[in-house]
Amino acid sequence: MTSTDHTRATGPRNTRQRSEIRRAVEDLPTFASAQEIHDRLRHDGSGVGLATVYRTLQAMAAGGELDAIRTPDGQIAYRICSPGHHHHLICRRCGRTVEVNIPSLEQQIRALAAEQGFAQVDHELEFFGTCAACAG
Amino acid sequence: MTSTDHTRATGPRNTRQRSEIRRAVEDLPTFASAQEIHDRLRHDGSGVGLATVYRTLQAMAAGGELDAIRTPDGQIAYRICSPGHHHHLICRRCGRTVEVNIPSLEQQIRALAAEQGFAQVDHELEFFGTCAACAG
DNA sequence: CTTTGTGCAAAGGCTTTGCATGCTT
DNA sequence: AAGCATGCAAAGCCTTTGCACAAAG
Repeated sequence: MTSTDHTRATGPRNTRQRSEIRRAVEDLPTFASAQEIHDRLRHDGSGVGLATVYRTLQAMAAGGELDAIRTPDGQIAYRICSPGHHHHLICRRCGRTVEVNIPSLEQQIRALAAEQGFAQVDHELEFFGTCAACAG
Repeated sequence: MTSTDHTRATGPRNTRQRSEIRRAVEDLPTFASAQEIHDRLRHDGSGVGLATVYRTLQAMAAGGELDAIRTPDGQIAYRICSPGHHHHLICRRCGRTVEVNIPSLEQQIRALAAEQGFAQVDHELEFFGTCAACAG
């Protein structure tokens, strides 16, 4: 090669849409679906397209910037979370979310996997309930 | 009321389709989606309709006759399981399934719910991995 | 200038539903 | 005879994809 080096990993480009989506996600009070996030953006005057929201959220989740969960009715919901592995306790009514760590579970899973001869065991565990405020 | 008593709960009717679906489900080697079960039935000569399969599986799951899980890609899969609460360790490749009990988890969930003031906390936990046979 | 991101609309996949007909009870 | 179950096709929903255009590096 002669002059320019095109081999470096550059990461995603900084577009207006990406910034807007990131900000929207940072402002999220609870887990929200791509469509809900899109609605918020539109409501706030952004002209970002739905497909872009889907693509960007997907990319951010893949990059670990975002947590993605599957709600009981099958939608994917996103939210910014603390780093590291954890689970969520989510209020079905208001969406209030508590992050939960269950170290003993992780241990048991490793034991279980070994015992059964399974490898690359993924687990996804979320809790859905009704919080005190909403039950009251 | 004068003569006939129509207040008794009678349960679902005994139709040919329902029997066929039940038998198909009993023969399932692994969790299978409504469409897969429908395919099997058609393949075995049954003319049962897809909508009926969906409706029947849904009803059976609601009635506790069947376990329903949501696969990582969002489909619903059904299978006959042992009674009582348990989870599954499922091979992504071949579908081999191991039933798993994690009593300590159930305890922790109760504790967690109490501690956070949440009620009616549901949890759904399934494990997806690669079994020894498929990894080999 | 090259490459990636965006928008729009169309397509896709799974699931549900409306309605007329058939079968159970 | 009365009412739930079935079939078919259409509709629904969420999500992904194709393609032309705009923007970033």
